[in-house]
Amino acid sequence: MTDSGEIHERAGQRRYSTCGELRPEHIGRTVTLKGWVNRRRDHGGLIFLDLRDRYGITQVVANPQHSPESHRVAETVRNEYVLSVTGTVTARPAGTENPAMATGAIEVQAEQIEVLNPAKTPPFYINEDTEVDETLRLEFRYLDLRRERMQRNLILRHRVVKFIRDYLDARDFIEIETPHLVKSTPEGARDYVVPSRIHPGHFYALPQSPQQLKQLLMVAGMDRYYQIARCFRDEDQRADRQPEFTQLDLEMSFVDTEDVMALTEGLFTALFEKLASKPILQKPFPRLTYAEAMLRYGSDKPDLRFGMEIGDVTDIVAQSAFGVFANTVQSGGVVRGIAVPGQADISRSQVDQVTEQARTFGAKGLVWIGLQAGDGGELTPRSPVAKFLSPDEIAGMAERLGAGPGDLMLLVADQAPVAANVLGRLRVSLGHALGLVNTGVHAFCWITEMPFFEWDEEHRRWEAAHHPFTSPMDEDLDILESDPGRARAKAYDIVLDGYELGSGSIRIHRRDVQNKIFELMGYDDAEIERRFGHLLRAFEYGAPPHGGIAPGIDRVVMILAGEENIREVIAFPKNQSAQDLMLGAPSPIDQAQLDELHIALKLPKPAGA
RNA sequence: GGAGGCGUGGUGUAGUGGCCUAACAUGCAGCCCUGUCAAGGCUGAGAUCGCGGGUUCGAAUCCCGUCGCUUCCGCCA
Repeated sequence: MTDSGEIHERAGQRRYSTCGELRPEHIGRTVTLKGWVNRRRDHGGLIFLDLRDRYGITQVVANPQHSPESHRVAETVRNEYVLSVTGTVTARPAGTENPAMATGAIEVQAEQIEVLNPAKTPPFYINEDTEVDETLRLEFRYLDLRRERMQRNLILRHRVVKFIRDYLDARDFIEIETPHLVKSTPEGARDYVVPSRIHPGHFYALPQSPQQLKQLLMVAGMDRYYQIARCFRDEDQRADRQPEFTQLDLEMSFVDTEDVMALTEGLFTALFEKLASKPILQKPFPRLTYAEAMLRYGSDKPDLRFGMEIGDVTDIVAQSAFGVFANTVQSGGVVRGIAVPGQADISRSQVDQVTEQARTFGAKGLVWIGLQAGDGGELTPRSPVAKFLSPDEIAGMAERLGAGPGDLMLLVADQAPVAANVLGRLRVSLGHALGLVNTGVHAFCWITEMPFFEWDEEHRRWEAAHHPFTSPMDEDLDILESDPGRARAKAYDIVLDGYELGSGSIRIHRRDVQNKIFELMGYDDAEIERRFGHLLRAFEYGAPPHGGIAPGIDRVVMILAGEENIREVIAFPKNQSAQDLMLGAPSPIDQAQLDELHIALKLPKPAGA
């Protein structure tokens, strides 16, 4: 911005310099800087002021001999005062340059300092990157956002979104806004609802995603649509989940899975090569079927930045003298395990900890076997159950899991989904605890052939695993009814560093097929018409085959920023109780407002009443 | 709904039954200081240890309850 020596000029604004742009080529110029006092160093005579804005920090010198008036003002200013400083850009005296600062070769000799606004002492440090209680940060978010870390994150977020827009624009996508006041769809997440004043007793819902609307845009012939879409879900929070969040929602006509995946992969590859500080581990992105991911990683969002893959040893121990293994296999279960490198000599208390962890993940127990190198090079097992296992069984398991001398084997015997889940979580937990995760790279992967249905134990029925508009795989059409648990969908998830970035699918575009799916899910005709009539009707008027995906923008930016919490990349996030601590939302509304909306409150009794 | 962690001057921490009349750093206020950049020096103010109850001769510390924040599980078509 300053390569030409020209000072940045903003349209419609009086000319002044930012605190990040002055360089030696500007020496001799008279400039005006506007910004916040980052620090003041008062030497009695000289006073140094570090003036800060979004662009950087510039040192201002108030010299009583040069300008007694500005020195007098500089004595009164404090941190976070807003100043307008006019002065001359000068070279710093030899030996006092600061190479750590972008503007460290120069300084501005103040000729006039105007206090545009004084400031109270802030409740936490703005000029230091120290941990501060998040409640306080959120309450004073406008001060928190002044801090360098948050400025960096929000600027990064802007660049990500800008990149995405440019990338998709260059590929014939158009951005279309869809409404925020839409119709409630009770399946899936809970809706945030908005009462209608004009229609007493009727409510809008805020969209959980623009899913149906973007499909209707395909019917409308928009061909390629995207939106940086705000989505709302009234569910409990996590470090990577907020009640309102932003998705890159996109949809394409006349495509199959490969087209959507290629577009998405191209976008993320280009985006990360432009904006990430770490390389992508594998290009093209590895693909795993859902079944394979569950088997090898015990998760549908595997972190491929480290190994420690799960191995299945069911066949090896099916006839074992160790009853837990043999009985589990007998009753249709599996025995699977992971090898933990270098942990053969794990302490008893550590084993107890890991076992307890496994229990919280749903395991009945955890078998551990430390493999110590014997004198003759053979493996000596160290385990409370070693006496029940034959040397062949132990050697076989070690080979299957890739465990060698010095390693620890952890084994779970249970039904396959439980064993996968427990080991998948142990893998992640231990991988991080033992520093096995290569945090110097980003690892993308695709999960394909997702299951079509999921059994909903609570409602005793089959639910769409992705959403009910997803197309089944052609080869599984005939088992949809006979064996719904085995049917697969034309759905794919994109996964990054162990986070699910987004899900996509090829949609159903024919009314008869969509109807069939709703019927399989247990809806009768009246209910189908009431809930989805608009979509089904649209399908009768020439709906093209179409599909898309919706990666989470917040998660992408979070990972790019190296943050572990989504709140760090959202300007005004909610806390875990879904409150905005700065605005004080949600809040009660007056009786007059309630009356106008025809709403009577039925509040829970206060505790203890 | 459930489980864990945390809660001590403005901020970040230490203190885990008596040495606490609560420490350290930073910030804040005042004074000194003309080349600092986390400036430096001196002085000072600032905490009913989240709240309530209990155990004890004695509680920041132990117990019970409660509130707040947070992480995870459930939940998130």
